[in-house]
Amino acid sequence: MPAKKGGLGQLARRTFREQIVEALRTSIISGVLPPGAQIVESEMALTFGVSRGPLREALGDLIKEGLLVTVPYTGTHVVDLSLDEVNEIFSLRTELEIFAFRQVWENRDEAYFAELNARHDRLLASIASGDDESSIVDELGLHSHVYEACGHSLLLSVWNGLRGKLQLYWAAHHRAHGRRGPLPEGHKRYVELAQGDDLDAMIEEIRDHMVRGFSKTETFLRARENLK
Amino acid sequence: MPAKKGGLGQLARRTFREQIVEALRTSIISGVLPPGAQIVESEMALTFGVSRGPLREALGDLIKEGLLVTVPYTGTHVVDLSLDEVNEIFSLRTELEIFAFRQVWENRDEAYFAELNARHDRLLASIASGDDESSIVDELGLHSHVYEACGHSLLLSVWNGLRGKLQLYWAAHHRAHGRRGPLPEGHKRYVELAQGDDLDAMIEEIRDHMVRGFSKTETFLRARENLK
DNA sequence: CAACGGTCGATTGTCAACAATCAGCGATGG
DNA sequence: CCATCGCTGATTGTTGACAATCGACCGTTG
Repeated sequence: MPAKKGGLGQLARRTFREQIVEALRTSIISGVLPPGAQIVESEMALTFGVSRGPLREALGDLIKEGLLVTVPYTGTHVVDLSLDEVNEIFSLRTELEIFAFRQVWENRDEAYFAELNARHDRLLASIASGDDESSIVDELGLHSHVYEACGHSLLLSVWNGLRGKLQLYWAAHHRAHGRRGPLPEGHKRYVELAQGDDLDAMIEEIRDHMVRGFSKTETFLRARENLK
Repeated sequence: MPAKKGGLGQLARRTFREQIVEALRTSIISGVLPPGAQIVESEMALTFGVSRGPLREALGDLIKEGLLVTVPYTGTHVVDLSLDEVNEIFSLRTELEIFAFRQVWENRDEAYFAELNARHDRLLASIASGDDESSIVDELGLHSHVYEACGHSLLLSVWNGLRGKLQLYWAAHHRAHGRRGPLPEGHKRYVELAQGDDLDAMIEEIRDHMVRGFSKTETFLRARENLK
């Protein structure tokens, strides 16, 4: 009678599919599966110790999420984002984040400020520790805050869709060129303004922030293309 | 334009999954499967004459698309949108459509104007014919134009994600209260401004258009809730 | 020697059977 | 009376085998 239910501890009783999605997403973002790598269902099923059914569904999720692409009867590969696609992500993201701030602006409270600063501190700690990968995660986590706080669940889900691709691109990017995580002062003004009273200044900062982020990315990529 | 009929014979060589997705989406939107209806995999597989495997994957697509919801080991149902969710769709859509017009504004050409008017004419024809369902499709098709024309593929894919839910909601809505499709003059100003030179006026019209659309929807829904 | 056509291996698409899980209901015992 | 346990039917989760399709290789042929 080991029927231990509802334990407060972790019950890893999720469905295989979810576990596979999570594991695969981690593998893709961490670079174990680099952009362009082919995913063979039978092999992958073997490595995870499951059948092709659940694995296939997990792949389907990641395809919908935009981390994988597939051609019928031919093969499935990790996406290889082009500069144009990253540009689209940044430009759309700019609009979404401005919209999110507009939604939340009048409803900011103590809890909001506290969480914002907590996430910023976490980002600074990751940067200080030199862990490039968690710096990326924490940077995205900081930006996620406004989406979570604005109470617009649809907006949040769209952002989460972009977030994965962005993380993938940055991670692959940082691996390609030496470690170059976010700068410690990169979000100073962003966080300050997010707690201030000037919404227009905040909006301006978002646009600047995105333009800076994209041009930094662009510079790196152009350099790489010139090299090869 | 959507390549409807290829020059050569239509090769219906698509995979079952795609055909099922399309058929199911049609059934959901047309109301054959009303909001809240349960989808049983085994029954549905029998209906389509396929195995549960492909059907399951099709359901997965529609779940990702937001037309179905599922709870593990329990059941899958057609989504039943709340007023809040529709409000979110309208508010997000407003921002996206404004962004799309900003992107396309300086690149509009003769082909753009021609297609815009063609879609408007199609909408007017559907309304005149009294076919409520194709009026909805054509109204959404008119709005789709700017997303397709602006050259932002990511924005287009986000819009397509919203489009399905919107169509579902409107169709269910129009069935619940007598036929009340879009009005013939509803897009007159929209189409005129989209061909003019005043971007600010266009943006203002989009905001107005969405507010009108949502408040009309809201009025209907409140009325229904008061009745029951 | 270049274009054609068929064969072959690899990979995904599809199937039917089996196992795990859940919601509801009734028996049971306090 | 009612809270709990275990049973039962329904539904989804998972599996391994089989079929369809694609791309590349290679021999043939003009």
